[in-house]
Amino acid sequence: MTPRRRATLRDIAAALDLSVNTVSRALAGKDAVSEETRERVRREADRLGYVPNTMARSLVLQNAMTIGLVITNPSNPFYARLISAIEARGRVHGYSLMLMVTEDSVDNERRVAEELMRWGVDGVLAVPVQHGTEHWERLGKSGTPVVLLNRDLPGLDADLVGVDYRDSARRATELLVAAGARDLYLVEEDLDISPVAERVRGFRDVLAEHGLTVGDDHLIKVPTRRREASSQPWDPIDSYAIGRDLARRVGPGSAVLAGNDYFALGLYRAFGEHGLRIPGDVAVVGHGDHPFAAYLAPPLTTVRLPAAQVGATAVDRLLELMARPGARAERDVSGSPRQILLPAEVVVRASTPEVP
Amino acid sequence: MTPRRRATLRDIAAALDLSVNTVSRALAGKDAVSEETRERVRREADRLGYVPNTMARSLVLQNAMTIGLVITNPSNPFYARLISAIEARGRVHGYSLMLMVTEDSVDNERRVAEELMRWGVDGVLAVPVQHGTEHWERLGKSGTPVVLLNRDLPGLDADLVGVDYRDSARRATELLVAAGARDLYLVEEDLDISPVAERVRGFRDVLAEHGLTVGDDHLIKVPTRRREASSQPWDPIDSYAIGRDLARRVGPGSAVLAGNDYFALGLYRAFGEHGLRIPGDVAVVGHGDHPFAAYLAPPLTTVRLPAAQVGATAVDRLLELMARPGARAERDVSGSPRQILLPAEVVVRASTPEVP
DNA sequence: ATGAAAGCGCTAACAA
DNA sequence: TTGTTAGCGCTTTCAT
Repeated sequence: MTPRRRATLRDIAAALDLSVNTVSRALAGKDAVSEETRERVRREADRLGYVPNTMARSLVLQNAMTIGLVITNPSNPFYARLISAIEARGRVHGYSLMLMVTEDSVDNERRVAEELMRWGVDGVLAVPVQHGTEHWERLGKSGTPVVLLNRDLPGLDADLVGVDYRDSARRATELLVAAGARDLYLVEEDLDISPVAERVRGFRDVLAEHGLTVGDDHLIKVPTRRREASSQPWDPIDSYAIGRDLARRVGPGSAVLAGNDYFALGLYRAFGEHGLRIPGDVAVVGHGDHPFAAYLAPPLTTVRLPAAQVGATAVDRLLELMARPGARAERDVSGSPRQILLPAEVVVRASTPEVP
Repeated sequence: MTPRRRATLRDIAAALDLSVNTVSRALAGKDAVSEETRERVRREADRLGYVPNTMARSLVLQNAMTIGLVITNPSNPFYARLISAIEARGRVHGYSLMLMVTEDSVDNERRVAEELMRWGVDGVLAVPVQHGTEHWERLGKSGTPVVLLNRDLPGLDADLVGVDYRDSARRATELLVAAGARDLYLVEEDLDISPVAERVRGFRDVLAEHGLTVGDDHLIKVPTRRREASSQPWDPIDSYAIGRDLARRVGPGSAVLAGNDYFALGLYRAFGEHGLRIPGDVAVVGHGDHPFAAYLAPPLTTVRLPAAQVGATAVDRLLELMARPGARAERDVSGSPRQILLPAEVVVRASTPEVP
């Protein structure tokens, strides 16, 4: 009942009339201890409910056994899955997770980077807010490896583990073109962040290959609305307005590639209200393969993101950097940091016409 | 470039020919330091890029400035929002978050509880897996307050901050009855977890009041499928099969209350395929108000959960317990732990008939 | 096989 | 105002 003080090595040592040192070694499984002593120590530790103090241990060992995870918004389903994957992989290697949420604010990001330095985490995995690299640079210089997640941060010399969005957009666009689309649109949020920029490239690549190049009015930016903290990452309403405009422009042969499934959903509604048929009048492809995608009417063709693999790979890469500080030097001939982009898969459902 | 050792108080002291202690006080803003010295210390700290070592500080202060957050699955959108809210509120008070994911496994939960003890976190917020209370009891006994999130854990003497699901189910059911429903169904996942049990109670309360009591065949349990880690929490497919069965049983006057919006979505499809009209042939109410809910056809009537408030309240309650270990004693007359259940709001949309 | 001593980086008495 | 000493709980030399 009385929340008494945690038992320490000293308590065990005192009870057994041993030195703290011996107890430490006994519990740590080192050899220089007689089996008999070890047993006694174990039993006493048990009796006292001894739990090792990780902080004390970390202090002397100079390793925190902790990974800092910096996420812009856990309500983004892709990031939620990333969190799970990273936590799981981290734990396998004995690492705990210090989670920081930035809500896409650079100020927050600076604060959390500082906080992670104070904790002396062994490494950092971060979905970076765009703009502002100095805080990550400080971390890197202080010997804490940083691996970027999902988004690249131009100007920062750090590795990246993410999704090959250029390829995913390319494949989605190819699917659309193969299915007969000739008038293609891309609906995205912030054109500045790297995944979006990559998708734009992939989209354009394919159009160019087919001589379908489109004007900038076909690259539609969904206005970023400022939302309360802990809110949903996107809301279909953001793209709904876009969809209403688009509805007047499209017709058979039109297709739109949306940066995420929520956007696609907003388009669905706008198109539906305008009497347009999907995919007859306009084809739609999403991004993310959220659980609802397969259940829309019609079921949404979308891009499935390899969240689990990205998370696991990022942890592995981080552990590599932590183990061999020199590893950062093994960069490509270009001298740029290492980028590991995992392939995404297009899941063909009924919002795109069948490919002849 | 060379990841040199972090600067410490000692480095500053040496450079300035002061004692470590003085430097500490200068930086901590204590009074017993001349303004001039303080300035010099500040400057040198800056020059050296000094960052305080939180672990060392925590070790002597005997507080970790850390809250342990134990979540079953971050991909559950409600939990994702909880994470954001908790992180934000925690940071306001200077606390960092150690995040642990259990994937609803008791084994994992035991491991993470142990891990949190080792870290000596100041308090724990946990969505408990059902069954198994000893690890939480150990934490509590060792002086670390535990506050349960969302789910109650019978048999454990701990506070709970969650949602008043009994009330939300009651209000949703009342809406249905007022709209003319006479044949009501409840579709839920695991009837053992407390939120579900509460919803069952609320559902039954209202039916009883209206003399509409239904048999157990109206309480439908969606089979829990085992899924890979970092997967989605639910999948509409789980309820789709249920929906196909239900489709044969329902007709005008029928209504189903689903434990979450994904279930509702699965029902939508099954009903649609069977030629049933929502809400004409069967009304549907969901739970969670996920971003897609408003965009379904028809837009889904559902229950909006107060995630941000639950998170903030939980942190506040935890801080209270941390500050005054005696606070746990202030329980209701019943002698049971304190339960703070926040009200949820029914968002009426078009999947329920208009109330006359 | 065990113990003594030192130290990780910091703060908190207590002296000077 | 500043310095000295001690100690948080642990691990790691180095003796014994």
